[in-house]
Amino acid sequence: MAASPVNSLAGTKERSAEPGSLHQRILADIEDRILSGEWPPGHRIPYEHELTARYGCSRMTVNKVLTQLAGAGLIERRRKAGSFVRRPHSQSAVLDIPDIKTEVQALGLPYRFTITRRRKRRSTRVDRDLLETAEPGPILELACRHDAGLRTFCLEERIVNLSAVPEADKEPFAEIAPGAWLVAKVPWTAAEHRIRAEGASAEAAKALDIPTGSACLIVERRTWSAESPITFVRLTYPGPVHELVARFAPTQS
Amino acid sequence: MAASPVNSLAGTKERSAEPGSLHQRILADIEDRILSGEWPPGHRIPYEHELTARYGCSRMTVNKVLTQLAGAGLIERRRKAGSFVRRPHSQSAVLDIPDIKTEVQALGLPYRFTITRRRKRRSTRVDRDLLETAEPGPILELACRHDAGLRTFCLEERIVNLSAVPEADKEPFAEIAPGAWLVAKVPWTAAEHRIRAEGASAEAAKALDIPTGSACLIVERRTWSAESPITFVRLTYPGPVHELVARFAPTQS
DNA sequence: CAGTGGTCTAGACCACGTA
DNA sequence: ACGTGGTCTAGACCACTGT
Repeated sequence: MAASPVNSLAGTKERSAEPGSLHQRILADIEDRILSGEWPPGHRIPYEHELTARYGCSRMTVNKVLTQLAGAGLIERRRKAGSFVRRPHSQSAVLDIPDIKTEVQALGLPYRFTITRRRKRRSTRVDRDLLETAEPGPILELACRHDAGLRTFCLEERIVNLSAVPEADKEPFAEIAPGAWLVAKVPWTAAEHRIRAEGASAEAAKALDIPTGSACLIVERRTWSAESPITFVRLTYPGPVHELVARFAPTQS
Repeated sequence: MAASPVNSLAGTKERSAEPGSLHQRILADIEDRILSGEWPPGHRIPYEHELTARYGCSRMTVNKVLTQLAGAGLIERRRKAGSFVRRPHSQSAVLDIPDIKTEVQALGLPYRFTITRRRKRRSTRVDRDLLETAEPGPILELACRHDAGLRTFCLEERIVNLSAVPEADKEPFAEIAPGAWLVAKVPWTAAEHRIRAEGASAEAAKALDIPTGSACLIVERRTWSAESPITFVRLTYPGPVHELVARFAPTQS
């Protein structure tokens, strides 16, 4: 447990020797000790100046590593007290929400989409709730079917805030689906996803060619860019054929 | 577009003035320009030495900022070429998978769990597929019901790799649920989640008191610690009452 | 008050990719 | 070959915090 911090100047290559930068080696070393349980949750990591001595490098370097570990949630840093291994808190993971066209083509199936509804109107209370905005304004309402080969892959219902993206009104969405168009058009966004299971409505069941009430995966996404709401979309995937995958690894970088 | 990089030494407080460290101000400034579309995808960010001049700071400082932006996926860095604003690629978000007890209590309901099945056995082919391991070994099979007040909140089916966690065999799981016990016992883990919708099986329907075939949200989680598989668990949540929430913001730190 | 982490600097050398 | 980012150093000052 208690390591003698000083005289091990040359003992760097104990565990991970080869990989690239000094950072990464130190990071891998400390990460190993945490993951293996050698430094269990609550354990105090050596002070920066001790690590400086242990690895024979400058404080900036170990600081970079510890900062990174703290960012990844592996350790917690407290002034005057030191750095401590964190208890694995709420499981969290990175969810990948791929573009539908990409997803379909990854299955080796031909992709096609069809706009099934398109209306321009002023926003109702419901729209504003969905967009989580108070200000009324023009809205583009879209419905869309995404096909993978002969089967319908998913249904899309969307409203677009035309105050934020007026060009959407002129876009025919003939060659490019609304989702992909928005991603390409609006530079960067924040998003909130909600995922749940729901029985297929009569309308959805007909479109997806499945029995009414059979299980569907619903993904709802709200999107903002620079504080202003951009779009709300509800994707309905039929039954158990579609899976979302999320991964978590302590330090992927 | 093309900024005059030199003579704007004093012009730091153009956008974000107050917040803390120099890092954060520079980061917020650059992030603002990207998010607002002033620097659209593909745009080349000023070179580090230009930013050094623009913000009147050392290269380490701007480097730290750009490294952070690159880690967040906002920019891409190429030697000799420069740093470029990335196109918003596949939407990804951080999914929060809370502890079930916490989740129930957050609803203001009393939490209770019941172990409904417990078997120790050698792993079958199916088990090894679930754990994604080739090696046979002892397995603890558990089933568990989580209640929120008078309603069943979710069902849990789990197998635990006793080769990796032999202590699990002696744990009665009377006071603490298997999931929470493992989280507390195994220091740190990597995990893979799979999420889908499925009609309730007869067994699940009975336990959850819902009609057979009605929509359920299935969350499957595989967990590793230091390369060795720990556990596989399938959680079945009834109907649309349960939602998973994932958020994405460009730089949350 | 003392010691930790948080931040920042003004250099430096190197690797790599574009030209 | 040149210029970029990638990395690292040996200092420094400060803010916070636990004793």
